Amino acid sequence: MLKLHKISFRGHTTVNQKYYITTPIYYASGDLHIGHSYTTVAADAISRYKRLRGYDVFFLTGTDEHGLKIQRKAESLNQTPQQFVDGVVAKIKDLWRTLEISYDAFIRTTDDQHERSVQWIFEKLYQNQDIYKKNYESWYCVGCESFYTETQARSFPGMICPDHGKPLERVQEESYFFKLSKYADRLLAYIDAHPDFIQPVSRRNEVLQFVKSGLEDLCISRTSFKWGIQVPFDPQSVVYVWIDALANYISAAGYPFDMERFNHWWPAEVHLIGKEILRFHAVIWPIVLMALDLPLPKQVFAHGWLNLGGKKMSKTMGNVVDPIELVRKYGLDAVRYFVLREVPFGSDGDYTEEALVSRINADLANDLGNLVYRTLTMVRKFGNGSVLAAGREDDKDRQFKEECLSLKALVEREMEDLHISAALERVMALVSKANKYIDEVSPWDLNKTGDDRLGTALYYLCECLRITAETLRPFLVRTPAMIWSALGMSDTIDHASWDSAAQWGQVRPGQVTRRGKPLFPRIEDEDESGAAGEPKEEQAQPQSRPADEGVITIDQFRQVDLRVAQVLSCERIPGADKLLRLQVSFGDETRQIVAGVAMHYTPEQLIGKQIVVVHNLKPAVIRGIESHGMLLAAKDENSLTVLTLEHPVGNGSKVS
RNA sequence: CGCGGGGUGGAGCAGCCAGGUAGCUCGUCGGGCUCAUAACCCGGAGGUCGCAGGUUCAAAUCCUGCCCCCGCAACCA
Repeated sequence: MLKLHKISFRGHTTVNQKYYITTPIYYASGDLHIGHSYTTVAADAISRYKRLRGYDVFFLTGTDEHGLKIQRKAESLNQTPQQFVDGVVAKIKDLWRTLEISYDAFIRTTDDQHERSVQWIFEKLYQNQDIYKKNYESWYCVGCESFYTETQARSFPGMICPDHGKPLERVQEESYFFKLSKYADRLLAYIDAHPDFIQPVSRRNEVLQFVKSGLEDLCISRTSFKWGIQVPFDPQSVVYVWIDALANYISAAGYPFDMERFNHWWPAEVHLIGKEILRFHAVIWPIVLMALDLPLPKQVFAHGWLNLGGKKMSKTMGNVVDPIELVRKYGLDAVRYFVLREVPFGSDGDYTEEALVSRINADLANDLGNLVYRTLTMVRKFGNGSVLAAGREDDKDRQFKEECLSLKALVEREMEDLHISAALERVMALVSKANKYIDEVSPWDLNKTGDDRLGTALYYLCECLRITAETLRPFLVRTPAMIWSALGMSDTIDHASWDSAAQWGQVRPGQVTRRGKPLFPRIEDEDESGAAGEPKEEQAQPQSRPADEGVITIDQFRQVDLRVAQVLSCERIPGADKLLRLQVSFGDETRQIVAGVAMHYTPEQLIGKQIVVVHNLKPAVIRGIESHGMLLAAKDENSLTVLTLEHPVGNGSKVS
C-alpha cells in the first residue's frame, strides 16, 4: 500500500536526509473543495521542492472515514459505510491525480493496519492511566438510537424527541476520557522552548493563550454510533475522532508494528494544516504523543484559508468551487499557480474567479508566457531558430546574469520557511527583470547593426528561461518541461539537478529551439459586444454555465420550490434569543422549521398565519433542532417582517 | 468581560516583531518600443497609514484608550 516513489536526479545519487510531511486526512463524507486542494497542493509543492534538494521525502495524505455522519449518510443511501467511503475515497484520489499530487502514501482510517494501531495506542494509554472511564448521564431516544446532551434535550419541547414523538430517556453512558489537563504544563513548556513548533507566530500565540486558559479532559469514545474502531477491551464503545484520526500520522509511518520504519520517519518535519484544526494538532495531538512517550513533530504549520470572496455563499445555488472543473477550464498549472501564489504567508487569500483570471493573465500570460514566446521568436528571427553564442558582455548583461544565478538561493530562502507564495514571487520577479532586460537591450536594434552583443542577449535570455523552468518545478508540473523542450534542451528536465539552476551555461549555442504556441493564452472576457457607455461592473467572466453573475434564468428560479404554509404552533427555543421553532402545515404535510425571527415576533403573532416557505431547502440542524425549510421575510436595518398572504389560499399552494 | 484576525492612495495587499525617505499588484493618465499573447518598458497623478492621546530627536511601526469590519464559537436554513 505504501508506494515509496523515488526519482533520482543527476547530482543526487546519494539520498540521505529524510523529510516527512503530512496533510490533514480529509473527512470522507463528501466531495472536497478548493480549500482542501490548496492544502494538498501546498504540501505537494513543498515535497517536490525537498525531493529536488535531495531529501528522501515521505509525503502522507489520506482520509478520515469513521463517525456518525458517515454512518448516517451511508444508511440514507442504502449502502454500508464501507461502500460509501470507498466511493468517496475513489473520487478524492481522482482529484489528487488530476492535480498531480505526488504523495508517497495515502492512509485511510479504515485500513486494517491503522485500526490495529489505534487499538494498540488506546490500550497503552489506558494502561498508563492516561485514559480513565467515567460515568455520565445523558438523554437517549430509542427511535433515533442517539444520545443527546443536556442542552440538546432541553431544546426539545417537553423532552420529547421531535422526530419520533417519544419521550427521551435518562441513561447513563460510560465514556473514556483522556487526561489532557495533566499535560498542560508540559505542553506550555515545550511550546515555550520550541519557538518554531507552531507557525506562524500568530497561531502560536493563539495556542498559548488557549492552553493557559485551562484544558479539560477529553472524551475520546462514543457509544452512540458503531462505525468506528472498537475500544479493544470494551466492545460497546468506539474510539472517537481525536485518537482515531490524529494517530494516522504515526500509524502510517509504522507505529507500533514496524518500529524500524517508524523510527526512520518519525518525528515528522511538518504537519501542514488549515488554521481551523490548529487546536487538534497543536494541543491534543502533542499531548497524545507525550502520553505515548514519543517525540513531537518538529513543526505544525497552519496556513491561512482560501476564502470564497465577495460571493455570497448560496447553498441553494450550489456555488461550491469544484477544483476539477477549474482545472478543466483553466488548466492544471494555472490552478496550481493561483492557489500557491494567492495565499500569502500566515494570512488568508481570497478566491474569486476574477482574481484567478487576473492572476493567470497578469503573471502567467503577460509576463511568463509572453517572455518565453517573444524570446523564442527573436531566436527564430535573429538566429534562425538556433541559440546564438554569447558575444561581448556589457554591464547590463552581467547584472542580468547575476540576477538569474541568484534566483535559486532566493527561492530556497523562502521555501525553507514554507513561504510558498513569496518563493513564487521571486521567480516572477526574475521574469519581470527579463522583460525589462529585453527592452533595455533592444535585440532588434543589435540585429540591425550586426552587433555581436545580440548573441549575448539572446543566449542570456535562454539561460534565464532555463533557470526559470528549473526553479518552477516544485510549483508547476507541466510548464517547466514545456519551456525546457521549447528551448531545445537535449535531455529531459527531470534529469536536471536543482543546483544547475545556479550554474551558467547549460544551454548550448546552436541548439535548436521550438517556439510552439503561447504557454498561457490570455483569458479574454467573453462577449465584449456591449455598448460603449455601459458601466462595466463585474465583467461577465467566462463561466462554465452561461449567464451573467447575479442573473438567473427562469429555470433556475423554478428550482426553488416556494410554498404557502400555515403556522400551526410556534414557540421560543430556550436559550436562544433569535430563534423560533414552528410547526407548519402544507396541507398534506406538517413540518418543523426553525426561524431566526424571535427578535421581531412573539410566537403568538405567528400562530395561524399563512407564510411562504422554501420547501425544497436542504434540512439543517440549528441549535440541535432540525429545520426543514426556511420562511421568507423582508428585512432592512431595523425591522423585519415575515411575508404573509393578502388573501388566504390553500396550504401547500405553490408560489411563483 | 468568549477566542482570534484586521482597518495603509480607486480595488486587493506588503511594511509593524528588530521605530528613521510609505512599497507591490491591478486600475487610471501620459510616454516609449515593435521581438511579443492589444503584450512589454518608462514616467505621472492619487495616501492626515481607522480615531485620540502617550513615549521618542524621530511612529504606519512601541504603549494606552476608543471606534469600525471580518472569521471561529454559538442563535446564519
